[in-house]
Amino acid sequence: MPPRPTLGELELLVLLAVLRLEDQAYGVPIAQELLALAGRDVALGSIYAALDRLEQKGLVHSTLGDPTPERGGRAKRFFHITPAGLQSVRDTRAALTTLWSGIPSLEGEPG
Amino acid sequence: MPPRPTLGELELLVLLAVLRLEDQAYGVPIAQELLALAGRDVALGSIYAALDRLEQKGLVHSTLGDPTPERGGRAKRFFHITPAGLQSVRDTRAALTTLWSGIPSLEGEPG
DNA sequence: CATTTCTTCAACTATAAAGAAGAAATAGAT
DNA sequence: ATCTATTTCTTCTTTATAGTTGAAGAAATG
Repeated sequence: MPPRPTLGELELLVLLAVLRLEDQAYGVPIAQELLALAGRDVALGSIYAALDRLEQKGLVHSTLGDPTPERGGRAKRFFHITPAGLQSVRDTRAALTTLWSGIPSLEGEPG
Repeated sequence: MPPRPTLGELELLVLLAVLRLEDQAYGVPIAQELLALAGRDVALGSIYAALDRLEQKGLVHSTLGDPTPERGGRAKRFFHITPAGLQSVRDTRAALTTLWSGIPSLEGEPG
């Protein structure tokens, strides 16, 4: 069976973190971003699994960086979003925004 | 394994449709709402499965209505959101809104 | 060779999807 | 009246994807 055409819940979060981090998007900072901005504590294994799925779908692309001169500074796998990935985020955001617009019980909230 | 603490992708859509439909939230209209507003064509079986999960998590509550005097008018199962469900939608929306705010590549788009 | 940082692997459960089957009502025929 | 077909809505069955964690693996420095 083919992958699903829509973004999974975690896939969307990870894609947004990759977008935010620009040229510093790899495993650890992505996890930190989700924890800091969305309060979401996700194991690194889950992040990498989502990234692998996204790459197979052509929504992100990864390149291997150079090792950095610090203890444990092994090469990082950097991710960046593809045009299809950006479109996917836009479509998802548009659908959600439409769906949660004009709902009285959602108005006037903090955040 | 316990259910996941966060809303799945379809679960969020269904929860929003239930909110929108107010006192007319049952299987068929929910599917129509997702198709009309989000362009998302989901089989009824999938909708009911999501509703069952949401009810087990205490995010919606269902009541059996009266049969209506029309052909095929058997009793409907109406759903409405619980306080916990509303909070769940708010939290999810807040997290996503935070995450996709201030991203240059997402600005200036239609929708 | 111990330690640090980062990535991959393995096992398992939840979520999602679609189609088929089931239940409950009315309409129309006999 | 009751039998049968049709309509509407719900539940069941099956299969695959998505999400989760902990542990192991790889690559660097001290």
